[in-house]
Formats: sequence, C-alpha cells, structure tokens
Amino acid sequence: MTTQINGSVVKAFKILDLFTEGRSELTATEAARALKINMITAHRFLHTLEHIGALVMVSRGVFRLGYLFAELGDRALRDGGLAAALQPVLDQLARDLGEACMATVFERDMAVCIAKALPDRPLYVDIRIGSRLDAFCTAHGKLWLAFMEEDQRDAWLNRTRLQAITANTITSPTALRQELDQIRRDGYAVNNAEREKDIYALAVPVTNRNGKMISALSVFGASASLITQNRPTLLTRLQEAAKSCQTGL
Amino acid sequence: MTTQINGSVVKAFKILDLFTEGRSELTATEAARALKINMITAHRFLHTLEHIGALVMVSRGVFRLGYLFAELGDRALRDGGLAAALQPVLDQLARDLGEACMATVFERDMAVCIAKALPDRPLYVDIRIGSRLDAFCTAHGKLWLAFMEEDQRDAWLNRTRLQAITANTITSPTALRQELDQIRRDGYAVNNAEREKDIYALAVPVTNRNGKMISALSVFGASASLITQNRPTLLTRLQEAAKSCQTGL
DNA sequence: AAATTAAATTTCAAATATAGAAATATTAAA
DNA sequence: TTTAATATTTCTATATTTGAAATTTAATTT
Repeated sequence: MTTQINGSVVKAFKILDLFTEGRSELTATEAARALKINMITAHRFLHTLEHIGALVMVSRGVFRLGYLFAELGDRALRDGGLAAALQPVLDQLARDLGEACMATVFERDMAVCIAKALPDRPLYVDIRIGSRLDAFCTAHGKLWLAFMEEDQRDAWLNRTRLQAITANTITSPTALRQELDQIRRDGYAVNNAEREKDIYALAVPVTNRNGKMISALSVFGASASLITQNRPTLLTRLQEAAKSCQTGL
Repeated sequence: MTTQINGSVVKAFKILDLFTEGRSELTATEAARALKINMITAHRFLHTLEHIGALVMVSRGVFRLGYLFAELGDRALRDGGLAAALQPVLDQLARDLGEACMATVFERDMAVCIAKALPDRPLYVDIRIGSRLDAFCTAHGKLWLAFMEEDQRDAWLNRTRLQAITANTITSPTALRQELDQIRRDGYAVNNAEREKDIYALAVPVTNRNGKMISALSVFGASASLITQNRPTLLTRLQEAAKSCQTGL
C-alpha cells in the first residue's frame, strides 16, 4: 500500500477549492450541496477552517477566504525565487510588445501561471496568478509536454482525455504527438484559440545553464496577429527575453 | 459546547505554518520535531498535503509549498477588492514620499499587510504581503485597537500579554490604554521602534462613508525622522491619501 | 407582532479513520 | 561494502469523526 491519505485534510481542501472556482462567499449548505457531503460535516469544516484562520466568518454561517493565504501564496511564489526573477523581464516584454505576457511552471499535470505583466492599454486579456492551464490545449501546456521526459509524456497521454473545448482543440493523441514533435523542432509553441475562443498565444521555454526547462514565457491576447503576421517579431523578442533570464537563475 | 474542530485539519495547517516561519523546505523528521508530533504522522500529513497539491515533493521526503496557494492567496486579496483599490494610492504615496508604504486589515487579533508599495531606492525596508503585525507594538496594530469597539478592545487586552520585544515596547496595560486614547484623539498612530529596533512608522485609518474603519495606511522605514522632523508633512500626505481612498470603496 | 420557514448549531452513540509501534526499504555517508 | 539515518509500509487498538435528531437563531410571510 501507499502512504495513507488523511481524508479530513482532503475534504478541507475540497472546500477551499470551491473558493477558487469563482465563489467568494460560502455557507455550510452550499458547500454540502457542491461536494455532496452532509451539511453538518460541511458546517464543522467551515468552522475548523475559520478557527485556523484560513476562512473568516463575515456573518452567521457565511465564510470568506482569510488573509492567511496571502502569506502562503506570497511564500510559494518567492521561495523558488523564479517569479521574482522573471517579473522584470515580463514587465519589459509587456512594455515593448504592448501585449500581455506571462510565465509558468509545470505542476500536477498543468502549467501554472506564476507571474504576469499587462500592457498599458485600457482593455486587455488578464490571467490570475496561480491559474492552472490545461496541458494539451494551451501554448504553455504543450511546450511543457514537448520538453518533458518521454516516459512522463507517455504517462500523461495515457491518463488524460483530450476533450474538445473549442473548435480548434486538438483531440487526437496522434495529432497531439505530431504537434509536440513540431514544437520540439521549432523551439516554441502556439495556442490557436484551442482553449478559449479568440485567445491566441505564443510561448517559448526558459532553460537554466544545464539546458533544463525551468519556466516558460508567453505573449497572449485576443488578436490572431500574435500568431500570424507578428509571429516572427514576437518570437525573436520572446527568445531574447528567455535567454536574458538565464543570467538571473 | 461549541462546534467541534477537526484535529487533522488543524494539524495540517500547523505544518503549513512552518513554511511561513521562514522554512522553504521541510521533511517529516523536521516537522515532527518542530510540532512535537510522531514522525510517522508528520510523514503522512506531508504526503496528504502533496496529494492535494498544497505541497510539492522536490526529492524523496523533502517538500516545498506548491503553487495552489498562489491562487488562493490571489483570490483572498482580490475578493474584498480592498487591496486592489488601495494599491494605486500606495504606489503614488511611495513615489511622493520616497518611503515604503503599506495597508492593513485586522484579522485574528493582528494587523495583516494586504498591500505595499516600495520606494525607488536601492535599499529599503520591505514587508511580505500577508505578514501579521502584533497589535500592541506596531503603528497599524495600535490604530486598529484604538478604533475598535470598546468591549472588543477590553477582551483583547484581557487575553493578550504585553511582552517586551524591544526597549520601547509598551508593556503596561495602563500605559497602552493611555496611548490608545491619545491615538483616538490624534487620529494617527506611531511606532517608535516598539517591535523592531530602528524601525519607525506612522499610520492613519481609512474609513468608509459610514465612518467605519476598513483599513489603515502607513509610511515605515529605518529613519527616526519619519516620526520626528518629518511627521507633520508625512501625516498630511497620509491623511490625504486615506481620504482619497473613500471614493474608490 | 405573530407565525412560519429555512438554515445554523449542538448533542450523542455508532462507525470509521487515524495514530503509533514494529518491521522494512531506501538513501547517503564512512 | 558496511553503517547509520531517515523514509515508508503494515497492522490493529483507539480516538475521532460522522450523521440523525433535537434545538436555536434569523429571516420572511401572514
């Protein structure tokens, strides 16, 4: 057998996950319904999480996220130092290109946004720090898959179903393998509105001195020109930026 | 009796708290020692937290914070919208004054840093988002105590021991009460190196249209002049800034 | 203002999941 | 290769959690 997992802790985090799914307030009844658990149990977990400081009760039975997570989140981002090291590069990149940029790491089968920089325009496409991006239908995700150890990639392909999300999503494992081969040859990945309609992206890997991929940088936005006319220019700047990161790592 | 608290969840967060106390990596043996729990138990909790995605195993038995918290932290900060609303005010303030500035809320008996802006200088005093500041020996903390409901303040005073941290820490309840009365009269609070040697601060409350205190703003740094020669000027600017927040809330 | 309803909270016994001892596996150091 | 230290698994007594039922609280309708 493998190490035994504590069910209470799992349940507590399932409740916390409800907050990441767009809710900002939660009651015992809502949590119970959403997770299909007993309402009394939900009630007790909410109170336990409040006792700890993870949640704050705003009125009888109504809970919000507490600032405890602000600290843990801040630590998670700065402990590797990666996010901090990449931030100035992203800032410069976003200024230069006039488009939103971000950096990811790969964790639990998905690309996770660890830093971003937004363009100085009134309207732009934004992403939340900590957001998790599907591996098979995003530029970052495909990049990570492409540069992953082969056996890990195979394992990933075996356990993941390629469910169509937009008209452009790649849903055939064979097609995806071909795409990943291409990405490895090209050294960059494209998202052609495969995850969200009208959202395009161009991503390149960031490697350390040993050639190991430690992050990925991208430009993203609502303009298809990112991956058509402007692709060569953007690509050059992205690759320069990715290279300039190495010195700081 | 009161709602029963789930011990497993409490234990899980005690382990996570070890990370906020300056550690970036943890093993079962270390956790067990730090929390005086059985090593096998610690081992299982670490694995449970990894299973959930709260931690990541970097090598056999060695764990780091996962980026799950980046998302929860981001949500916690933006859900109230307070941090986002105050950020531009802080940025401007830090630029104008050439000193570090921050904003807090009051949660679980302490002032919690929810936003900050740093001066454009090579060396400066920094604070981590999410850091919790003792109520009795910081400018923010004393401000919150001063403007709190009287019965809550009394309850707080009853359950808290005023332990000296620096030579300037106020340790007598009577003296603290007098200080809080003074703060209420003045409308601002000072930290005269009461929490950290050579760290000074000046803080003012942010109120909403109903006059309820919803945040606090401060200038802080390593220069005593913050609370001596420059106090009048800084105070004026802080109070203007605090006032300007109201429109955004 | 009283009655009604819905949800939150507490109490208690049964069921279950957790804790820790002991054994084993793994890694690093000598 | 041996030794030592720590990580991991197995097993079962026991402490903890669970959920039904009862009670309290607050909001909504009459």
